[in-house]
Amino acid sequence: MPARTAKTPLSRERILAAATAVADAEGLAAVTMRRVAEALDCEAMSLYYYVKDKSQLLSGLVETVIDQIIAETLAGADQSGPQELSQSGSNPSTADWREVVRTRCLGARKVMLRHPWAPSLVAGTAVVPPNTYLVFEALVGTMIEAGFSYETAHRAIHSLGSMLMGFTQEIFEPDAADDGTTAEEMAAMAAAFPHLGALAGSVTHDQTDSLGVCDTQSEFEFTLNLVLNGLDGFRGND
Amino acid sequence: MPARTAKTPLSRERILAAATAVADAEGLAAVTMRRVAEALDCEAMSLYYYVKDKSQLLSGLVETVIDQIIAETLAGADQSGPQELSQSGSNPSTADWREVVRTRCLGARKVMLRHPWAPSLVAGTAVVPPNTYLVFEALVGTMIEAGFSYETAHRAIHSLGSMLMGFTQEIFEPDAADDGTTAEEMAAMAAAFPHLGALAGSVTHDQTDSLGVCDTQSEFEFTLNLVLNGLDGFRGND
DNA sequence: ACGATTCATCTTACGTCGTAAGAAAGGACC
DNA sequence: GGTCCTTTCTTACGACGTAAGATGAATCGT
Repeated sequence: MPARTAKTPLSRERILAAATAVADAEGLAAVTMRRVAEALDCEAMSLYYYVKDKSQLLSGLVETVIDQIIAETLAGADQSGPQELSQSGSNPSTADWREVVRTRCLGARKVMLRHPWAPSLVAGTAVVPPNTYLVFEALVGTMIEAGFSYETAHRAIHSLGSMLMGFTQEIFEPDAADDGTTAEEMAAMAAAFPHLGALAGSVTHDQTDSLGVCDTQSEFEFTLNLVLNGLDGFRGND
Repeated sequence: MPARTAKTPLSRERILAAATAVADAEGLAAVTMRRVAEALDCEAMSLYYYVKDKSQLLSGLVETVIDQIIAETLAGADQSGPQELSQSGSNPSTADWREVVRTRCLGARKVMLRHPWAPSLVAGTAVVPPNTYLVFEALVGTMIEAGFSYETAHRAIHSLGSMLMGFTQEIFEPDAADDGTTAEEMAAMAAAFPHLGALAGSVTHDQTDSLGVCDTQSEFEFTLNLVLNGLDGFRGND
C-alpha cells in the first residue's frame, strides 16, 4: 500500500474551522494563510480556491462565531421560520421578555469567551456577516411582541450589541504586577489616584475569566440588568 | 546658502502625531513604520530611536487619544491635583452627578469620533496606557462624592467604558446598497427577516456620523441615559 | 584646537507576510 | 488514450517589521 493516506479534501468549512482553532490557540496574529494551511496539511495558496482574500477569511471567522451564538441562543427554533419564540407553544408573557433576552445575551457572551479574539475582529471588520441579522431578528421579534416600538427595539440592538462587543478587556486592572512597573511607580500611582487606590483595596478581584482580569461575569450581568431594566420602562410608552 | 533646510528633529511626540494623522487619513492599516517615516520625511529605521516597537507605537496612539479625552473632558482641572471637581469651588450637588458624567462621556465620544480607529486599536491592545487611570480617577471621585459605593463606581467604569468602546460600528445597517448584494438578495432578506424589514421601514436613518451609519448620536445618548439612570438607583443603597 | 565620545539618522539585509501567475496532479467523460 | 475540469502546488514579487551596523553631526575633555 502507498504510505501516503488520501487527505480529506479542503472546503470553506474546514478552512474556517482550522482558522478558528489557530486563533483560539495562538491568537489572531497567528492566523496567517501559511499557518492555517499548515494546520490543514496543505500549502497556503490552496486556500485561495475557497476564500478570496485574507480579509474574507477573517469575515468567515466572524461568521463562525455568530453561527455559534445562534446555535447557543436560538437552538432549533430558527429553521422552521423567522419568528422563533413568538409562534412556539409557550408564548412568553410580555413580562418576562427580560429573562428571554438576558438568557440570550449570556449565551452570546459564553461564545465570545470561547473566542476572545472575536471583539477585536469585529471592531476591525467593516461589514457584519448576514447571519447576524438572524440574531437581530429574534431580538426585535421578542421585543415587539413584548410591547416595544420598533424604534426602541432598534435602540436595544445598539445598546445590547455594544455591551456584548464592549469587551472592556483588561480596561481596568489595578494590580498589573507582571509588566515592567516597579514598586515605586506603583506607589506613585497610588498617591496620584487616591480613589482608585481605595477602590482597588475595597473591591475583591477574585474571579478572573478569560476576557481580561476585570471583566467578570458579575460585572457583565450588572450592566446587562441595568440596560434591560432601563429598556423595560419604554414598553408600550411610544 | 545650502539648498537643504535643516529638518526639525524627530521626537516621540512628533512621531505619534504623524502616526495619528496617517491613521485618521488612511486608516489603521496604513500606519506602517515606513509610511509614518515618510510623513515625517525620514527613514523607517529612524523611528526606532524613539519607539521600541511597532506595538509600542500603537500603544502610543491609544495614549494620544486618551490624552485628547482628558483635554476634552477634564480641561485644566487635573494638573493641580488628583481630585478635580470634588475640591473645586462649586461642589456639585449629589443630584446632578449624572450631568457631570454624561458631559464627560459625550466629550470622550467626540474624541473617539475624530479617530474611528481607536476602538479597534484598544480592542487589539493588551495593556491600557497609564493616563487612562486619570479618567477613571475622575469618574470614581465624582461618583463616590455623589454617594455611591466603590463597588458601584467600579461597575460604572465597566459599564460606561464598554459603552464608549462598544462603538457598534456598522453593526446594523439595513440598506447596505454599495456592496455586492443584489436586489433579489435584498428581497430574500426582507422576506426572511420580517421584523427587521418593518424596523428598517419605520426607523428613519437620516443622521450618519462617522462611526458607521447607524451609531448616531441619539442612540448613544439613549444608551448612556439608560446606564446613568440605572446607576442612579444604587446611590447610597449599599 | 582636536581627537574621542555620544547622539541621531540612514543603509543594507533578512525573514515573513499576502497573493499574482501559472504549472502540475488527479478524476471524469468521450 | 486523449481531452477537459477541478483542485492543489511551485515559484516569485513587493511590502512589512526590524536586526546590525555604518555614517554624519554635535559635544566634550584636555
